[in-house]
Amino acid sequence: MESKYVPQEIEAKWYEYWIENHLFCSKPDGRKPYTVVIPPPNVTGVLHMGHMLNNTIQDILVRRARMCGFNTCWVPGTDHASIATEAKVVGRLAEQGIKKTDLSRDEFLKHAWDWTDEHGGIILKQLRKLGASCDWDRTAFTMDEKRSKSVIKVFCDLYDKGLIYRGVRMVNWDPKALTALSDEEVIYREQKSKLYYLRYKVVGREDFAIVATTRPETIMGDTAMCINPNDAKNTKFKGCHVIVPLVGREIPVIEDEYVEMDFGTGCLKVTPAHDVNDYMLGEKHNLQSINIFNDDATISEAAGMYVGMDRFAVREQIIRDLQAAGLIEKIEDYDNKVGFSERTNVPIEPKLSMQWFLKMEHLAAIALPPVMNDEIRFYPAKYKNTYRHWLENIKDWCISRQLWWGHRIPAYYLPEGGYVVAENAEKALELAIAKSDNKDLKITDLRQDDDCLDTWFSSWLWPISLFDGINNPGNKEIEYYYPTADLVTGPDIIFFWVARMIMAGYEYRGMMPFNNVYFTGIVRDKLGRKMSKSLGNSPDPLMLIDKYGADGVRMGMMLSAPAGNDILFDESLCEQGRNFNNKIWNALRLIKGWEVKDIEQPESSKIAIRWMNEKINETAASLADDFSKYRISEALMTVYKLFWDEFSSWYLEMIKPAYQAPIDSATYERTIEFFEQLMLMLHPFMPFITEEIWHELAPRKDGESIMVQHYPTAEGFDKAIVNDFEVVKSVVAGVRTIRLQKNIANKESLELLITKGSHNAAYNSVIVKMCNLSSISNGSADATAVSFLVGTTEYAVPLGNQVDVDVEIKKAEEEIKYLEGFLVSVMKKLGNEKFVANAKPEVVENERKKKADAESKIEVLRAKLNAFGK
RNA sequence: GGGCGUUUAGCUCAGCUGGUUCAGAGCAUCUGCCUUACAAGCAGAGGGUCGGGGGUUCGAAUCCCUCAACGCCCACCA
Repeated sequence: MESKYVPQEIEAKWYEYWIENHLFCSKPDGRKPYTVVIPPPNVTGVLHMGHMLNNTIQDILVRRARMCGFNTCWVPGTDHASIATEAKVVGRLAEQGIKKTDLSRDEFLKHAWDWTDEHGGIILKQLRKLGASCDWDRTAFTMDEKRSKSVIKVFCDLYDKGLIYRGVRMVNWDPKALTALSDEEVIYREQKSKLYYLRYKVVGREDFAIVATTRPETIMGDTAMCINPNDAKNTKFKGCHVIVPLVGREIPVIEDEYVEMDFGTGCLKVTPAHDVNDYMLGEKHNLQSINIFNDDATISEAAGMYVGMDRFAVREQIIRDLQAAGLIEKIEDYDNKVGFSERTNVPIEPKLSMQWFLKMEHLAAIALPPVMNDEIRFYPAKYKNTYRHWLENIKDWCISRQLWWGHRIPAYYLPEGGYVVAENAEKALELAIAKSDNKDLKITDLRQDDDCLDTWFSSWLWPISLFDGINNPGNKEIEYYYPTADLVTGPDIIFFWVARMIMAGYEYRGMMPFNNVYFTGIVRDKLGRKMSKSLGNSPDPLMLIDKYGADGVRMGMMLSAPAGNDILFDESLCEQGRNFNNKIWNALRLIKGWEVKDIEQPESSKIAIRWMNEKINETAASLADDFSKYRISEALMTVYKLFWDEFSSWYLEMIKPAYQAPIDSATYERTIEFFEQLMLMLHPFMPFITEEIWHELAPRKDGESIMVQHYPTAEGFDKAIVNDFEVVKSVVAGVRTIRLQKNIANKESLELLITKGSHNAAYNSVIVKMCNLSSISNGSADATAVSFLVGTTEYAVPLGNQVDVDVEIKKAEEEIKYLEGFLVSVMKKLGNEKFVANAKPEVVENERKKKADAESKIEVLRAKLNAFGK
């Protein structure tokens, strides 16, 4: 207690205490559940500021719910993040000189599991430092046994329902990771590039068709040229054939209204194998498709030239060659959008390939209504639009990935062709035998599909699979904990994850997976830039915790994090958090230093207590309101101000005994109670310091914790007391100012005047105390000063001050004018039948009250004007 | 190209269906204070045509129109 600063050790100490006493654990019981599932971080990831924000918010919600009497269950876990993790493993192997292609699938998986065991769970340990009150016994992994089984079961089920199909489609190909991606995994970015105008010779004519393209290297795959049939300037090419430059292939000119007449020359080269639109044209016009790229985006044999070169090298080379051959008309600068792989950040290549797809129509149809009609609430609600737009324009989900790290697709190919889908090889064999009519088939004859499922195909089951609700739909846990209460996540994964969880929730539980979704903002630096490794502007959260304490950092995060707005993170906010922490600590030191005696309670302390009590009630009500609207940073600010301004600066100063004097026991006890209340209010935000203080304030039994005490609530509060006290504060401030400015030595007269001037004499003991007027000396009154300090003429008049009649009249007239205008609108509202019929009764009542108030005020003012002779 | 959102003090943001809690908060700044809980503190102070313009109204930060800047999401213009 000697130290002026909060000891660092308490954080680790209390976390251990909570774990030892199983305070985070949850089992179904008679209480209402409050469930939160963590957005599972990548198993091999490290904590960054985004996690920090996200998990702080979850912890605040969970801790508050726990204190409100819910049986809270916050389930932690990690995600196998197939593509990201596989990329890391491939990278590490490469450092050791091992190529993935040199390994068997099993060998590779062993490396991946080694990596997972090595790095997995680091991030979970980091969450503990933050204070996250997760039920660690429930820690799950998207690729552990139960979760894997769930994924496979769901795949089979959807396949049986006819929602999963296999087919050759144009997909987004990542040439670095060598896998297909879903549309959502492609990020389009504006690129400075060139538009090349190439000359295609018209067969049998001394004429050229000019075709504009940004990708000249794809000409080897051209199988047609396309014009718009309504394009007058290009009618001359109708029915012609043209020759692909350099390549020399003769291709037909086809017509389709898809072609924009105004773009380039209105002539479009058609490369069905390497462009989504061209692919559709190719389908429509029955064009040949030439795949000129290998999987790693080098030129394939089929291209016939530049074989083995990289796609970008070819572009440069082919331009030179075309120029040399005089086949380039011109080159223009051009901005276009290029799709990049979300994970490997290389430009994606549209590629025709055999993949597995999930039909989305039905799933979208069941997932849209609950969000639109607010059964599931989004905070902020603006994301409802985004959500709807996506669902209404949804395309089938490409769920297969050409990776090894993930859930292997449970499709088994028969030796003689065809395949079956089953949860395991034995079942597959049964199906295969039935299908092929070949009783001699053995498991070894079946070949399982090599591909894995998209990571999100496991994440979308998370709220269900965590409670084993797929494998075991009727189990006690899922029945109790599902649906979960709140989901806290970033808007960037609204499609990847949120929407799909809603689909799975309704498909597999017939119920929403969560009641509320809180979208956090993106954490940026104070200049508004995204935090990134390359910019080096992302602080290491653990270093921040070491520097400011977890409580300090949590507060720093929350101080500026309204839902949905990006947060501009500034380290100084953590400093503010630490300072607050320290402030609390010092308040404790003050109280701990007092000697308590059975002496009479001063009048000022009685008043202070009465006021503080109401102030706490007021805050409790306001907190409940803030939390109900998920305005968490505001809730924190409210408690912050209550503690710092009201409790420390006013209340403690009012009851503080003189130096080395004892405090009366009545006041002391109430003060401890108040302090406790404040700690309870603050606990969700700053769990460690509040636990420490709570234990210091009173003797506690072993195993007791602030974590499970009741969160302060209030039926209501006495507004009059709170408001009156604001007057007292302004009087005190006024006296201080006047004493400072006018150097008034005459304390007795001031005190006297305050006594008369204050509208409630009961407060005078407080004012006297707060103004240091206890020692009285002689002198004369200063009425001007007092009228100023009391602030209004209402108080000044009884003091015998001269009133400026003209000013009063003008004021009254202005106020009457205002009130009359006001009355017009109130009457209008009350005259509106619809309003009276539809508005809440208390709103209407309020309007009536406003009307009555205004009317009586006008009356008073008129009387006043009369008195002034107007 | 479509959609959504933002614009209020130096910074980050509150401000619900138009009004007496309407121009606010926190931080930062400035001025005094090392006063016996806290200088990581205390007591004060200054600071805004509520993005521009128009409109509706007795009354607009709040509603409508328009312009501008910024941000985000979606979309197949090579």
